Amino acid sequence: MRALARELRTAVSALYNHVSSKDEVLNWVQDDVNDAIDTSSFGSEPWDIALTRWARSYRETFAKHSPLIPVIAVLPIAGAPHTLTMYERVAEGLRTGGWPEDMVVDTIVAVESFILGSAMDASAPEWIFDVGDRCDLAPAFTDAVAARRGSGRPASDRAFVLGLNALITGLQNTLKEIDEFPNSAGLASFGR
Amino acid sequence: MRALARELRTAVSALYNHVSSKDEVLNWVQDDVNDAIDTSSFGSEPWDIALTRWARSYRETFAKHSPLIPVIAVLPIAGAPHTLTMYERVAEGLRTGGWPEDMVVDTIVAVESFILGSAMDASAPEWIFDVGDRCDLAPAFTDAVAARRGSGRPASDRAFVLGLNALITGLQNTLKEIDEFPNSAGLASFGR
DNA sequence: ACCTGAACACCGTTCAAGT
DNA sequence: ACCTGAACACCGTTCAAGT
Repeated sequence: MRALARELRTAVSALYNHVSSKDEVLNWVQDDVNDAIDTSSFGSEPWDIALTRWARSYRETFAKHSPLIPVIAVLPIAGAPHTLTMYERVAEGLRTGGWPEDMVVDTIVAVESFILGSAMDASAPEWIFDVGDRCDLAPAFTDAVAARRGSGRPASDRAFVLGLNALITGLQNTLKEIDEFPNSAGLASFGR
Repeated sequence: MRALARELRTAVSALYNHVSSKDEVLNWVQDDVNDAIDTSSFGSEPWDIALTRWARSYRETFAKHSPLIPVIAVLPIAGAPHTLTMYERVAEGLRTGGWPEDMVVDTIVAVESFILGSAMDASAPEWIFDVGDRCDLAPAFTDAVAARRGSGRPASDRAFVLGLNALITGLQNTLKEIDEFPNSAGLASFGR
């Protein structure tokens, strides 16, 4: 709040004439950041392609604003029009793509959880998995960390692409099973 | 630090004789919390079953300690022996399960990203997706939110199970493709 | 070697006093 | 209606002074 006041050339206390708390400011910021996420593929592309594009744009946007991640993850969406519009496009895209209505939100939340977790990971230092001393405690892991080193792009990008491909493939599979055995749709979404 | 000092019945400044910063304390806490995560299925079960059990235990543990999530997500693991031991068990389980060594860490990171994202989501209020006024901006989404209401267990649990099933199914698929076409392993992990 | 209390440079928020 | 400066109740961390 002090930094914001400085930028606006006012006293900190003056802010509270326009805003009821820092949380309200963050809500506005969240809505502004969410507006930068690309949802243009929904409507023109199949749901799985569009969801992949959305996920990449979403992660990229929040990797640039990592301190916001734990905040927006628990922030109610009421009163954030751009955020609402984003979810509307995704929900409409999934519905049109054949997803049953009672699974649309769960699908969005699942993909979003992966995205936000990946965006946090992207803001971690590259050497986060360096074992240091105590290689003795984790020989197989130490080897695995060494084996993935030096392959061009950042490690977190590789993990994201691997996971996103797997997640989308798995979701395609879930949807196909629902279409083939409509009565066991509940089972597919609930697990054992 | 002040709360910790109170609990230990000392002055806050006395803590700094035993610890160099709050971050070091959090590193210890992280290691202690990670020790509660169940990795016992690795070794006795196939990698996909074990990974599923691990993921459930991991999410449950950190859903109970949500303020730690953004911290541990970027905390280096050096000097955290229990954390190292956990990763060792998972890495060893994936290697034994047939995963190529240079994909083990990426697979762990991908699943972990989903877990931590889901644990954050689990600590959000249940009404996070209530649209409030402005239903006009998101009719399809509003319907989807209504459609998933009132189905027993918490919404975040359903999204987690749906996503975890999809993710593991997708990873099984990725591994199968690698076994069938070993030379395109790079493609499978890198995406297009 | 370890403790203590005071101090420093920060926070978000409130409030009486101004215009 | 909106601003100002002082104040409140917090932070993590440092440091001179003690034992």
